[in-house]
Amino acid sequence: MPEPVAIDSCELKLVDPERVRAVQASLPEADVVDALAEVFGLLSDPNRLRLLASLLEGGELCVCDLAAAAGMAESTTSHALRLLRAHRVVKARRAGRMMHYSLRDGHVRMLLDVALEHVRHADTAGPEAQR
Amino acid sequence: MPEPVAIDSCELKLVDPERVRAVQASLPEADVVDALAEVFGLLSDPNRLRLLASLLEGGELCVCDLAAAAGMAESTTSHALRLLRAHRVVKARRAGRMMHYSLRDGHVRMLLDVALEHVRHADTAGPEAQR
DNA sequence: CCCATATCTGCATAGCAGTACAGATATCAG
DNA sequence: CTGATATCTGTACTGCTATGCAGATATGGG
Repeated sequence: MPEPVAIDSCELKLVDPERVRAVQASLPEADVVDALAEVFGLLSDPNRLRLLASLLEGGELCVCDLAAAAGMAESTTSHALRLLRAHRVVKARRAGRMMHYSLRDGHVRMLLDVALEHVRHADTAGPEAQR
Repeated sequence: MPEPVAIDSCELKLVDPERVRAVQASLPEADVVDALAEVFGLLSDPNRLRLLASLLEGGELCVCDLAAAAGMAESTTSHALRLLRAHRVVKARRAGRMMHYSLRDGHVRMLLDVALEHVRHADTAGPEAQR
C-alpha cells in the first residue's frame, strides 16, 4: 500500500497548511475509516439491499422466503446472508431445519432512509455532466 | 442479468407466501435500489471517505490540500473527486487555476454519523464467527 | 439407519473498481 | 505568445467481488 505521502511531498505547495493539518488531525483513524468503508460496501449491492429491505419490512424471514421476496437464487441469498451475518448486520435463529434471519439493529433503517432521501433530492436529472 | 425467478420457482415451498408477497410489494423499484447501491458504493472506499470527511471538517478545499489532508496522490484525488461530483455528492468552484470542492448537501454527514455509530456498537470483536 | 428437505460451503469464472503513469487542458504571469 | 502551475483525462493493469454450480452439512420423519 503506497502511502509515503503524509504531507511532505507537497508541503510547500499547500494553500492553507494550517487548515490541512487541522483537517488531517480530525480524520478518524485508519481502521475506523476502513470499517466504515466495509459497512458501506455491504450496502453497495442491489441484492443485499433488497434482502435488508425485506427484513426491514418483513421482520424475520427464512432463507427461502427471503430469496423469493428479493427475487434471487437461494445460493446467492445464502452467500449474501453469510456476508451480512459475518459483519453483524443480520442475525440468524435456527428453527428446525430452517434459518430465520433478522436485522441486528436499527442503524440499517436509518442508513437506508437517509440515502433514500439523498437519492430523491440529488437525482433530479441523473449524474451531473462533468463540465 | 439473470432474474427469471420472480416467485414461481419455489412458490409451493414458501413458508409464508402472503408475507412474501407483501414484502415484495413494499420493496422500492429496481432503479431506486440501484441508485441506493451506487450511493453506498461511493462511500465504500477509504480514500473517498477520507476526502468526504476532510470536506466535512474543512468546509471547502482545493485539490492539492485535499490530497494532502487525505494522504493520497493528486491523480487519485482528482479521479475520486470526479466520481463524487458526477454523482452530485460534491460540487466544484473554480477560483483561478484552482478548483475548490465542497459537499453538496448534509446527507453525507448523517450517513457517516449513523454508520460510525453502527461500527462502534457492532464491532465489539471483529466479524462474527460464522457458526 | 435412511431419506428428503433446507441451508451452507468451496471453487471457478466473469466483470468491475481502484491505482498509477503519462500526456492533455486551463489559467495566470510576464 | 510563452512558460509554469494546478488540475484533469485516457489507458493499462491488478485485485477484488458477485454469481452459479456442484457437493457438503444439518435437521426431522419414519
